[in-house]
Order: sequence, then C-alpha cells, then structure tokens
Amino acid sequence: MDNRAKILSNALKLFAARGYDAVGTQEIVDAAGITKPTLYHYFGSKEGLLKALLETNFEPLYQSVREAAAYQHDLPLTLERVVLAYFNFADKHRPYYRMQLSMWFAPVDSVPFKAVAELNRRQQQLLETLFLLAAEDHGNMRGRHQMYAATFLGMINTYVSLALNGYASVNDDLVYKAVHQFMHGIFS
Amino acid sequence: MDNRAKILSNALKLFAARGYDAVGTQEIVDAAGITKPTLYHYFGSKEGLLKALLETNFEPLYQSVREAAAYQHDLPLTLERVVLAYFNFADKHRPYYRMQLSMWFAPVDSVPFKAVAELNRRQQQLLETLFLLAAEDHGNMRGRHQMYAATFLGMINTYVSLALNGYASVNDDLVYKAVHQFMHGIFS
DNA sequence: CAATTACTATACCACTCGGTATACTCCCGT
DNA sequence: ACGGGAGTATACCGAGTGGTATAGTAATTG
Repeated sequence: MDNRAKILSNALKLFAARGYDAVGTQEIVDAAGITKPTLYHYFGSKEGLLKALLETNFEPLYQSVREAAAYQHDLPLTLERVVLAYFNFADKHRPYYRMQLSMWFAPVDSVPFKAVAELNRRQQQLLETLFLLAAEDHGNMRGRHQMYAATFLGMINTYVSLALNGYASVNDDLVYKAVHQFMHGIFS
Repeated sequence: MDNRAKILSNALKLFAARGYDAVGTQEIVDAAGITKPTLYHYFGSKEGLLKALLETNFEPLYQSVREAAAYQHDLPLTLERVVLAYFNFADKHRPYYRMQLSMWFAPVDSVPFKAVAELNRRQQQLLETLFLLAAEDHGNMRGRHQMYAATFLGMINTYVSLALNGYASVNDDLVYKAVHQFMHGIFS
C-alpha cells in the first residue's frame, strides 16, 4: 500500500470513529506513519482529503445502487435489490458508510455536510426516478415520488444504522423485512 | 435575558448550524457579548455547556412524548399522537432538534454522540414499551417491539429532517401520512 | 549523463484551541 | 458598616491547529 492509500485508509477510520472536525491532520499522518507535506502533496488540504475519500468510496455504491434500481415493472423486487445493494455495500465498507451516515445528518453549514450534499442529491434522484416509473404502474402512488424516495432512503439508513451498531444482522431476511414493512406496513 | 441564557441560546444556534467541534468557545462568548470566564463559571467546560443544552431542552420533549405514548388500546391513535408530539416539538425548537438530530448520527466515539446516547436510550425505551403493550392486542406484532421502536423513531427523524430542510411542511396531514405509511405501507 | 519530476522529511509559521489565575465590582445578609 | 459570595473582565497559558518554505532523495526521461 502506497502512502496515498495509507492516508486515505487511516483518515477514513479516524473520521468514521470521531468525526471530521475532531481529528487533526497531525493525528492522521501519525497513524499513517508519514508526515504532513506528504498529505498536502496528495490532497492539497484537509477538506481535499475528505472529498477524495468521498469520491473514491461513493462511486462504487452509486453504481451498485444504479444497477439495482433499474425498474422492470416489479416494484417489490426492485426495492429489495436496492436495499440489498445498500446493505451489502455498508457491510463491506463499514467505516466508510459510518462516515457517510454521520455526514448525512451533519449540521447544514458544516464542512462535512456540504461535502456530501451533492452525493445525497444523486442518491435521491436515482430513487425518485424509480418511484416515478413505478407510479405509472401503480396509479395510487402518483405525485408522491419525492416523498417515497426520501422516506425509503431514510428507512434504509435507519436499518443500516441498526446493523452497524450491532442491533441487527445484515442478511436476506432483514432485507425482506425492511421492504415488506415499507410496502405493506407493520400489521401484515 | 441573563448571561447564562445568552450563552445557552447562542451556543445552541452555533452548534446547530456548524456542529460542536467546529465551534470554539471564543466564538460563543463573542456572539453572546461576554467573555470566557463567564462561560466557565456557569458550565465548567465546553462539554458541560453541551450537556446543559441537552438537559434543558430534552426534558420537555421527553415529557411530551411520554404523555403521547400512553397506550389505550388504539395503536394508530397513539402513534399519531407520538408523531405529533415530535413534530410540534421539532417545529417549536428547530435549532435544538437540528442539533439533537445531528448528534444522533454522530460518530460513536465523538463527544456529541456520547452526550446524547443516554437520551436516545430513553426515547427508544419509551417506544419499546408502547409496542410491547400493543403487541398484546396485535399478536402478529409480537417479538418485534425493539425493531418497531427503532424504525418508528427512524421514520420520525426522517420526516422531521425533511420538514426542517423545507421539503415538507409540518401539519396534521403529514402526521397522518407518516403513521399511515408506517402501519399500512405505501400501497394503500 | 544531465535534467526533470514525484515524492517526502525537517523545521517552522501564525493562529486558534480549551481553559485559568487574578482582580475587580456588585449585591445580599448581618 | 462589613464580610462573603456571585459574577465578570483582563490577560494569559501550553498545546495543538491547518498549512508551508526549504531541501533533500529517488526514479524517470531526454
């Protein structure tokens, strides 16, 4: 692993555990076993490091969800695949998803929130498109695609948060339960 | 407004907007028009200020939800009252709820997360009790009260987050929609 | 071979951080 | 009138912040 990768890896762990503002560049370079000029050579600034971290890790998630969200006139199936895509990714990249999750709800004027804002928009967009297409098949869903996208994503993140903190295990059963609850509620 | 209140008020606004770690004590006392020893006289430390902020504002929310969550064998009604309690509170104390929300998803080893952990537990407990009681009336819900409590709270915070950012307006219709979706899913 | 380029360490910068020692003023109870 | 405590400001502390000027090394390219 070269120095650039070492920096990314250690910064990710530290940011995920204690937050962007609470972790100094000195601590990052110490953990990576290098010095500050190396960090600033590759990333220009602390904020640049954060953005590189997001870009590197988000794209695989996005592509994975994108493929899963291809609508083929079977909404339950598609939603299950989307949830599965999120769950699998979060499980395979726990520190990263922890960080992204904390940044999602970060204060609006904070550096971390501004850095993920665009990524959130893209996820929302993806799901909106899905629900918009689905509404053509399910008339009673019409006009609510934005709300569905937002609450669906919120539900996914709630479940992922539970899983990351050990209150649930990420498996096919959880995926089914999540989608089923989203579509049919808690009674059935 | 005395100096103690000035500090609390200004610190709340700043923490809600940019986060605990990103805001220094100097900035807080400048905004409040006082000096540091005054802050340290009342709160002992920056962390003490944060805890005072939480204690002051959380208790009213907790009591409000507690009353709303009194189960009387009508789950939809009770859930609507709980959601309404959260919505009303979040609407009346926007900066505070913004802050609490960001702290809820903050990194696990961060100061803010540790400070709200206990409050989160108390909310979760309240809802678990509710769903446990409800499961006596609705057998098919049995054994899932923890999951229901967690996802219900997650759903509430998703909606509140939407409302706080202007993507939805907090009114009775939204309350009804939120509970209805939670109980019956998106199809009906 | 020489020159350039990528990369990295030493040592440092100005500034901000959370927190405090000291002293002062003001008010309250005696 | 006086002691004592609450509250507040001035001025300061050591440590750490994000960031950089300089110089060096090692590999690549002409």
